Amino acid sequence: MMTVSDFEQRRNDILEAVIEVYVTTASPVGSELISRKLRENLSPATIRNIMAELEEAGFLEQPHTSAGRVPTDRGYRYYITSLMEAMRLSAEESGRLGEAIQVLQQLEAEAYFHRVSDMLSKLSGQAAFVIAPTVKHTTVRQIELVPVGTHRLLCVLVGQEALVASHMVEVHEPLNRDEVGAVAHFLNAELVGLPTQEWLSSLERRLLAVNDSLYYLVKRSLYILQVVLATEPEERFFIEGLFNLFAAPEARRDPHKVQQLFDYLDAPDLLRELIRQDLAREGTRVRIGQELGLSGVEDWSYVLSPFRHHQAVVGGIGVLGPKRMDYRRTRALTEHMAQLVSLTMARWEAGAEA
Amino acid sequence: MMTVSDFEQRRNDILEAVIEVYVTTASPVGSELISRKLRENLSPATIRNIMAELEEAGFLEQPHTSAGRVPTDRGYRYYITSLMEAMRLSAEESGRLGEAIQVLQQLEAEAYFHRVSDMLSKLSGQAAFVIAPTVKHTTVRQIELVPVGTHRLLCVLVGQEALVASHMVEVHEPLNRDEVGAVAHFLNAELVGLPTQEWLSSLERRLLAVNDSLYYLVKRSLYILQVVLATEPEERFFIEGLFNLFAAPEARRDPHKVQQLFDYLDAPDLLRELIRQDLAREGTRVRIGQELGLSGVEDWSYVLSPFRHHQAVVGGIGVLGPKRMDYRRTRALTEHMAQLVSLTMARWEAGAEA
DNA sequence: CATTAGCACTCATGGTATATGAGTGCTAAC
DNA sequence: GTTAGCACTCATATACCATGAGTGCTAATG
Repeated sequence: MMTVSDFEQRRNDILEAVIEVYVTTASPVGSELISRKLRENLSPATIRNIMAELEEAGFLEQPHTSAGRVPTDRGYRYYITSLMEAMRLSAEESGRLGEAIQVLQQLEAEAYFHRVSDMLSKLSGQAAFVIAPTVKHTTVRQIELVPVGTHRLLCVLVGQEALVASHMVEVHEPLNRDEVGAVAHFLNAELVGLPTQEWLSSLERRLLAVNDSLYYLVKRSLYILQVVLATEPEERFFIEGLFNLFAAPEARRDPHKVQQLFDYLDAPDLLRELIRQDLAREGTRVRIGQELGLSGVEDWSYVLSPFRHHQAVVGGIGVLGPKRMDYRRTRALTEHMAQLVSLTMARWEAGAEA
Repeated sequence: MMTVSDFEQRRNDILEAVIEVYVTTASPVGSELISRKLRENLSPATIRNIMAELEEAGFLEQPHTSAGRVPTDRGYRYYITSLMEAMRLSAEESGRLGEAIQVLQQLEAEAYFHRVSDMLSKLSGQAAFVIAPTVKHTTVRQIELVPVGTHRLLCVLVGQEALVASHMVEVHEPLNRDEVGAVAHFLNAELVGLPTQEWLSSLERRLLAVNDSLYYLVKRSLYILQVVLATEPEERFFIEGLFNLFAAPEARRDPHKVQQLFDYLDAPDLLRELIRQDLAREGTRVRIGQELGLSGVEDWSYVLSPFRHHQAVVGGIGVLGPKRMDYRRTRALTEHMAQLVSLTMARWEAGAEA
């Protein structure tokens, strides 16, 4: 006699087994394989009955009558939210990752995030991305102006953590060395410690006090900052290991699918916007196939973990790959990396030594 | 009666026609197609005779007996060096490119080169790369040190043109603000205008004069520069549009070939080293298939044009794609872009306004 | 004597028919 | 409730053949 929960339990075990096998073989899974894989000594016939139920319930489907079963998006969803238990990385692996990050965090932010996404891409064997904050989200420590030729200035903003932005500004009227020095001094005195969002309004307010003796300085400063802030993006998007996406068997069968994904990645307001929104929610987020809400990329998924600084979410790191991916390992990796990045943020603030 | 040169001429015309057709169709070219394409009213039979000669001579080959002909590496080589006449971009197109560059050259160097290779990649429909100089190859205009936390310094080097390098340096003993200022002042006074290659030896020489009152400064400066110069690469390698390489029919047939190419691109000392060497020679250089000298990438080619500053070659820009590529257009594009980049170098130096 | 029409020949490609077998659902026995 | 047995389905593989694009050779042509 079986209890209801035994019943449930077995359905779950079988769904889990199907998914895990499918993820590695990439071809529909039959009842016999599962029968052998599960140690419960159930005959293929029994498995078939349960698989039929799972299909009824919308967790599995058959490509055609005489084929094995393949998980549906709903199947993956249920697996991920209810079945899949967290995976811990081996002490050995997590040690290696920690050391690698240790080395990387000596770089400045851009190089760091670049290498971090490269690292996650290699670990997961998929494409990996990072959404990172820019100086716009911090208060700036220092502003440097370096004249380059007669009509150009390099403006370097050094923010909190290891964030740096450098932008060229073309000025219509040439500046001599003293003027540049004066502008730089003014900018630092006036703006350091102030959130970048308030910079322009603060300077504009000063500009209204027309008889300010610094009118000229303010005006030039304002122009420079307008250019710099317009050029600097809201956040940086790094993505590495894109060509891993061609390696999946499903991509080989139809390379056009990869192309479509690439098209979405190029546009900043579709996939990236979705990722940005998912960041707002707490915790790791998995988007599977249709859940991306974009037509043409139903065969892809991503796993995304936010990283934090002072509790607040400041960015995210994730893996992008075929829907048929090893979510267990991918989530473990992504979360672990996100945690390491969070640690880096703290370390950067402390300015500590290794 | 035909003269010998008529004879030669016709062979050349046919080789050229075969290559041009093959490049667009990607399938072996038969005699009838050529007969119709050439306006000389030669029958397919005659064409066949000449094609047989061309095969004899090693310029063409047949995949199998009953197929048309395909150019060999030698065929391409002869076509490129002796047959192919230079192509001029249309005034309209070259105008567009000029305007686009105009906009880009307002960026600082890294962003500029990045966008330039992106541009060439889109124009050519292939992958495009840039080898760009770094601050190591210029004299530095200014050196900035910004303390970040207690144990870290951001060191920004602003070189000639729009070259910028910023690197984090971890210092074991904390520096207070005054010390940082002193070091920065010392560095600027001592090193600006001096080629970076001489920096370390110059400082080391000073260090030997032990009773120098600035001993402490020199020592700290030396350490900082050692880290910065070790971190800064000799040159930057940008490559964009890699996924275009999957689009070629030959790549679809065997995606493994693309993988092999990627492997070579990852290693800095094989393909990139070859490109670096090719830069040393004057003028545009084309490497076809086996000429790359690397096994596994016989189906790929690149076209590379150096760009100059004050006559000297300071970098290069190129296109990487399947051996079966439109060399005529690719070379025209690459050379044109190289010229535009050379102009940018001059413009940057002048520091001029748009 | 270069050119070309004619023709037999080759061989990759594509289509059709058939065989195979993995996997299924159902039924009846355990 | 489980499962052995079995008929059934259908994608895939294999064999076979027809097609036709393209060839090289030969002999006729101007």
